[in-house]
Amino acid sequence: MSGQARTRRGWTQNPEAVREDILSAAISEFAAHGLSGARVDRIAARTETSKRMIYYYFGDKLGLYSAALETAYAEVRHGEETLDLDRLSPMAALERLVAFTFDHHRSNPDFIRMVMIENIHNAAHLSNSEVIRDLNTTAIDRIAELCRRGAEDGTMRPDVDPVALHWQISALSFFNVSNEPTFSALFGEAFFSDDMQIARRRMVVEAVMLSVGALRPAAPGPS
Amino acid sequence: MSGQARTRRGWTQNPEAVREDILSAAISEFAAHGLSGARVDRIAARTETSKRMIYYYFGDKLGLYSAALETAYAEVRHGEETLDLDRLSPMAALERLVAFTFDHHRSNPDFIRMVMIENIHNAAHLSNSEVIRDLNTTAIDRIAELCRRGAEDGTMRPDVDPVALHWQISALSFFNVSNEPTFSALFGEAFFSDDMQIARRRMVVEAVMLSVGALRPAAPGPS
DNA sequence: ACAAGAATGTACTGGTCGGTTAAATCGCCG
DNA sequence: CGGCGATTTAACCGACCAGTACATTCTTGT
Repeated sequence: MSGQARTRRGWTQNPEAVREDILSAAISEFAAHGLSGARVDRIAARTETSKRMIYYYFGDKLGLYSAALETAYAEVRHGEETLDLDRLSPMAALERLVAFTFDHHRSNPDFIRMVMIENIHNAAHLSNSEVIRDLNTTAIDRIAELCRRGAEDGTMRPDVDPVALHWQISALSFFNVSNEPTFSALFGEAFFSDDMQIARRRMVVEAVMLSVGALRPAAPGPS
Repeated sequence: MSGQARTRRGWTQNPEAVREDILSAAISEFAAHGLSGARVDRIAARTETSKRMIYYYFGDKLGLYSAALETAYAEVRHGEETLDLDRLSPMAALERLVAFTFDHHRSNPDFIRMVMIENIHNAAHLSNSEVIRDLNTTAIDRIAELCRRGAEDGTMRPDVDPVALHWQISALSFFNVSNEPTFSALFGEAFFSDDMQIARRRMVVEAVMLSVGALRPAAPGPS
């Protein structure tokens, strides 16, 4: 009867796997073509299953898009969890965080593109997902703790805003991937070679470190 | 014969004006909905004229899109020409350039969105336009000159790469607009209030100034 | 083993939307 | 003023594509 492995199930009819299969195909397709540019038939074609299943599990195109967006966020944010910064000194931790973020963004272009697309749509779908909001809150908490420690031991300015810091790190890391096509069309592809990326990562790390530093050269502004 | 005003022509049948009318409507529509999300009928509706005219002047949707992209670039880059930096000291000029770019991006959201969309499409249409390439080359020239002067009088590091500097300025100014929707959905809209924008502009200016500065605190990196 | 429901395949449809056809109108030149 | 090319209008078409109807197969509880 139950003879063989009932560990889960071995062969046909595995809903979870089907869902994941669809989501992964959906992320590729949406990332490549945008919300309205994406074709449900094309997503189905990339799948082991059929178009019918997409509607069965996700209702409609928008439902699929929302689920794909959530999945993309979850994957990327979970990838950040490996990093543990508490063991490092504040500045070393910051350096590590920035370099990691820079690389992590670069190795997840589909996520970047999903976020770009969501921005085109004014974050209408993101707003409905408290899952995603939670994911990001913890990201901020991590930085806030880092700032606290840095202020405490005097290596960072005490007035650094964690959200602003996160913003700055994101901006530089995100733009590097999001605007590569236009930028390299205008200024040459060499700018995105591996060597150049290493140089730019150093530049980005340095820029962030300098802007939180307690010790600075004279203030630049007038007045 | 030529009796009245032949200044141009006063009433019906003014091809240039029609073209411009269409382009302006197209930029709004494409910026709002993306290339495939944009509806030609909707563009026509925003126009004084009809859909047929769009095809008459621009051939097809893609031709219209390309023209709209070029126009958006031209408008924004021409807006930058007012700025003359040669009269200022290098660092003052840089400060002015960064602050201006930050504001200018913010006041041209449609342009930003067009570029986002073009990036989604891997800059496929931008690549065909040497008009746009020219516009951007002069932008780089301006910065290169600035770097040269800065290196000469010792206020800037001599090894600053003009393209990299342009990249950094663009990244911070661009992201501020492009990712406002998702960022404010995740971290609160207050982050984009006018007050906060002023604070962030200061932060951006400062970050850029620091990273080109000849005088620095101890280098952050290891090794 | 069998009913009941969950999961899946096939074939189709109705609306949407980029693009077109054919004819009218305008302005200019002789 | 008459004809010719540039411009404009209105109605239309055909492909594409999100979503569905319906039949079928698998899984599980009893």
